[in-house]
Amino acid sequence: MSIGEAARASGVSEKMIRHYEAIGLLRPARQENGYRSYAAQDLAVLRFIRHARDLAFPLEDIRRLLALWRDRDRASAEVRRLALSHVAALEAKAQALQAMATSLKHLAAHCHGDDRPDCPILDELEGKHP
Amino acid sequence: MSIGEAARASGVSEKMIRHYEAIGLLRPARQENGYRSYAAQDLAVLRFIRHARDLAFPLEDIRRLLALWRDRDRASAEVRRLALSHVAALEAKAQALQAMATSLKHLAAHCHGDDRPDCPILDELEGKHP
DNA sequence: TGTGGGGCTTCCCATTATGGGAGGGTCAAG
DNA sequence: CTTGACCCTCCCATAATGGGAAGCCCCACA
Repeated sequence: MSIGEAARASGVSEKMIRHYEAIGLLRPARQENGYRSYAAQDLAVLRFIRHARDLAFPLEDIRRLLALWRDRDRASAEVRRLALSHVAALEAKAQALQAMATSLKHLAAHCHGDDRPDCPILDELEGKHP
Repeated sequence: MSIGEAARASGVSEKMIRHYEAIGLLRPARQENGYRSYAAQDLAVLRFIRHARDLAFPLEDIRRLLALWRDRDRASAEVRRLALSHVAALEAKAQALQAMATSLKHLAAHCHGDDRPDCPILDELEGKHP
């Protein structure tokens, strides 16, 4: 299976497939002409990566997850620990973003939003009312 | 005021102050010896930038906000529009992250997290139950 | 048999915001 | 005159992704 087919079958772009190979997540065989050749197992890895990326796991985490996945004797505790630590990171970031959104929404609520120039948003950014 | 003092006074690192200058957010005067010299207005700009960055405004937005800030005749509506569009982006990202966290938490809840190797988290990433 | 085109290869560059570090100049205090 | 604290510029790195160029491979079609 060529890289183009693998891309369509896995939902991972060709660019990214090559990149994942470059950083060692994947080692597809090569044909005589130098073209990459993807077997079923390679495709499974690509799908695994895509699902993990859909959950925003960083590639370094994915590298560890792949190692655990390949190791049939791993303790599920280790996977769980990795996942929960990622959950904590996701929630921390989500809450930080939501907090900023809420702050800014409050500021915008006090802004006339008309032709007049006075604007509490700019005032706040300026630090007028610290 | 030197860049070091400006950094301490504004809470923006020297590296970033130079960077903001490089991308044209700031034009500090220079002393005879080539050192940057920050006036009160420059400091105000740095503080403005920092506050905007604390709300995760991208630098391109900050460029526009600074222009609006400098323009005493701007319509507050424009500021408000920019702010609300940023709020939307923040909330979208926050919700996306939170959704991922929730999904992953559910998966982790079904994982024993002990010495046994079977793990619903890896099963899901693998796409065992699509 | 030649050519067109689609797919593949590698390599370089850009993105966003931030920082590390090298190599070297400036200046005041000791 | 040296030392040390600043400052300067320039290069590199991060994380993940994509754009694009230059060139090879191969098949189909005229």
